[in-house]
Amino acid sequence: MIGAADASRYSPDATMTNDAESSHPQRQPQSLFLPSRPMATGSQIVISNVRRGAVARWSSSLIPTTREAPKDAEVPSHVLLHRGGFIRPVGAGIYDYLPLALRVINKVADIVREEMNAAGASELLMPALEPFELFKDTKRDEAYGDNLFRVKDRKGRMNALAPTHEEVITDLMIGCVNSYKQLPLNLYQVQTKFRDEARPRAGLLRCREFIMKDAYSFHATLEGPGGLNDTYDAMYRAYTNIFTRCQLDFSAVEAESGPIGGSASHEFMVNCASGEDTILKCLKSGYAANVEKCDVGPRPGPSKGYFAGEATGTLEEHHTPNLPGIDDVAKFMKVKPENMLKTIVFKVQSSAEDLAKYGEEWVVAVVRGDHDVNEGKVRDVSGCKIALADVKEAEAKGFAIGFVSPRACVGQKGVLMIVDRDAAVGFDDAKAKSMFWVTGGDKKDYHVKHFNWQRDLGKDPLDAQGFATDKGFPVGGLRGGDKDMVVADIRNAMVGDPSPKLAGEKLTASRGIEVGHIFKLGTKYSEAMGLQILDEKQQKQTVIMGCYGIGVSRTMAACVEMSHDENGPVWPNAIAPYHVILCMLQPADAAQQQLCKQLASELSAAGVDVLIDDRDDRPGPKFKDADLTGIPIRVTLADKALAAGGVEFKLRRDKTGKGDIVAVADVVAKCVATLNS
RNA sequence: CGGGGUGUAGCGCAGCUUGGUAGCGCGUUUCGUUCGGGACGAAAAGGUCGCAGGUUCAAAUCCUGUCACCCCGACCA
Repeated sequence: MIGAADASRYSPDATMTNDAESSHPQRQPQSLFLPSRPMATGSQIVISNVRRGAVARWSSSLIPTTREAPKDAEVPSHVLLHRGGFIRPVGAGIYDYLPLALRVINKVADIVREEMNAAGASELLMPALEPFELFKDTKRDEAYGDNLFRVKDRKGRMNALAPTHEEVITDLMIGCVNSYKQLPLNLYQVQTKFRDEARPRAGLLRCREFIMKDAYSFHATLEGPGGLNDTYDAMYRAYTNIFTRCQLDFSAVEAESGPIGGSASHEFMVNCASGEDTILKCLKSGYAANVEKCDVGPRPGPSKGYFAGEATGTLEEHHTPNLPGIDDVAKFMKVKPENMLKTIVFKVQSSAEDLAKYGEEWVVAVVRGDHDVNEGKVRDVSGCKIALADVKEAEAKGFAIGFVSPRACVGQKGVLMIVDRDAAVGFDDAKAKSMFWVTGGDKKDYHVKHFNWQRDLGKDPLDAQGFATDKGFPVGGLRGGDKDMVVADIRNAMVGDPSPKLAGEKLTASRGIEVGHIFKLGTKYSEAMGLQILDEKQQKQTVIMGCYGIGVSRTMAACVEMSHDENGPVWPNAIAPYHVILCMLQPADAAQQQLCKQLASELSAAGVDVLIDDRDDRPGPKFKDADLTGIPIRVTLADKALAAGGVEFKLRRDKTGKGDIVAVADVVAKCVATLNS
């Protein structure tokens, strides 16, 4: 997608103007062949609005390709970006962006800017360094914890290296905006962010310092023109445009809003098998969500009712030492994980007030061994803020962490047990026979076999009436409720579950890398920090906010994960560092130099970015290096073909070693046509 | 934060068990021969062996401490 219509901020005269170069003995003398510096004609400044491509020479750039990558580089994007001379490590999770990488990043950022501007947002730039007090109001110093970089200045004051800018921009707005007439506003920046990740890994995919576009919107209303929903939808469209224009294969999925708070959120994920996040999709309805958020469609309950089923044998205790995981225990006990019950203990995070009123409270979640508990769903069903219980605390309460069974909850005060629908059964409908469970033995290093809900729980499980099959079930045994046990959907969705959007459809799974995330923040920050405006009735009103992020440097890495082969990245045209690499096999040959200049000039005039490989090296290494740059088109100038008036034209994505011989007169048109197709 | 591992030339590694002049491959420089998918020959430059203590006549090697980096997990806009 290039061409004259594609206005660009690259200054066309940024290359080939190094006067000192001609005196450098190692370099080819060269002339300026881009007469494009804005020139004064009379009193008028003429500025071209046609995009000219950049032209650069390998010999005067820094593109340090290597045959081998550092041994700690494991994922493809890390290995290939290093080998291709895009990045170099500086420290753990900190990288230099070398010229090629910066060109990719700038191309992504330019697309981001164009689409953000088109969607009505304005760019600004906030500092990376913030006084620590700003984080105190919103308590995010605690929420971020050790992930927040702290910097002490010479006066002993604490500062933060910003992981994100909600506080700074909200503070800014407090000083600038006080009327509904000034809203809505949507402000963004492209800036370096800092997070002291516990474990930086995978090269650019999880760094401690990275480049991000973050946008924040401010509204007087939720609905209607200028409301948050309006801007949120505009951002959704802008993001779709951005990643489409970057020519990435991506999915927009529903997501949990996470610790940043807020009510609705979508993630934009680059699809690739090596991604860290799992996405569940209903292919027919188009519904997609991340595992944490994904809903499960309606399912029939067990045919004989919850918990119903005959015991299959006497309760046997087995000694199971040194088996850390469910799978290990299952193997040892000779059962499948789906025949095991996993019992997870959460502690209710009570306010001091609630603690005085209700005492310590716990929520125990029971799911099948092959399922994962979804903390968000447990939170919603219990109606309480919860966190995974501290092992020592839980053990003091009588839970043998690692070996807990549902029986441990019976008769305990302030404990709500939530049993997942798939765990609350005693009869296997598929096999048409009663089933048994393996559960913890409620003491260290013991598990039991043949657990039966009705026989072995120590109480009638059918007390768990009024099954909480939906979110928002009133609090059970906690806070004065009359149930201490409920059945509900509390596990992560998984492959094969019914689609929540379309009856009869099943969910499929795929992997992705998160590159964008949009949130409806609501009033979390404006309320905490006191951002208010006067509305048309002269009433004070708390401003409604949204925020919208794109990992720019991560997008570059994700693109390589999505599109590469063993020889290097394969960039899409839209964000390739250059579009064409002109590979001179006899760089000392005067005729070849002349032709190279001519082609570069013509390509540049057509808006094509050109890298000239003018190094005096053998063909083999030059071709390997060309592949490592991932530049979409390689045009090779070599004596034999040239004698017949031809050059070689080869696409990076084509596997074959050799390209086609094209007449010199046609090659520029062919490049442009290929790039625009 | 828990478990595991690694620090020796720009990169990849050997040497350490059993202390005795610091090596190999790639890359780099020079010369020559090559020249369409990471060439060949000859010569050369380049390391206070992560750092600090200790043991010893002598430490890359043994001991103690420390720092850095990586992997798995926990965590995670």
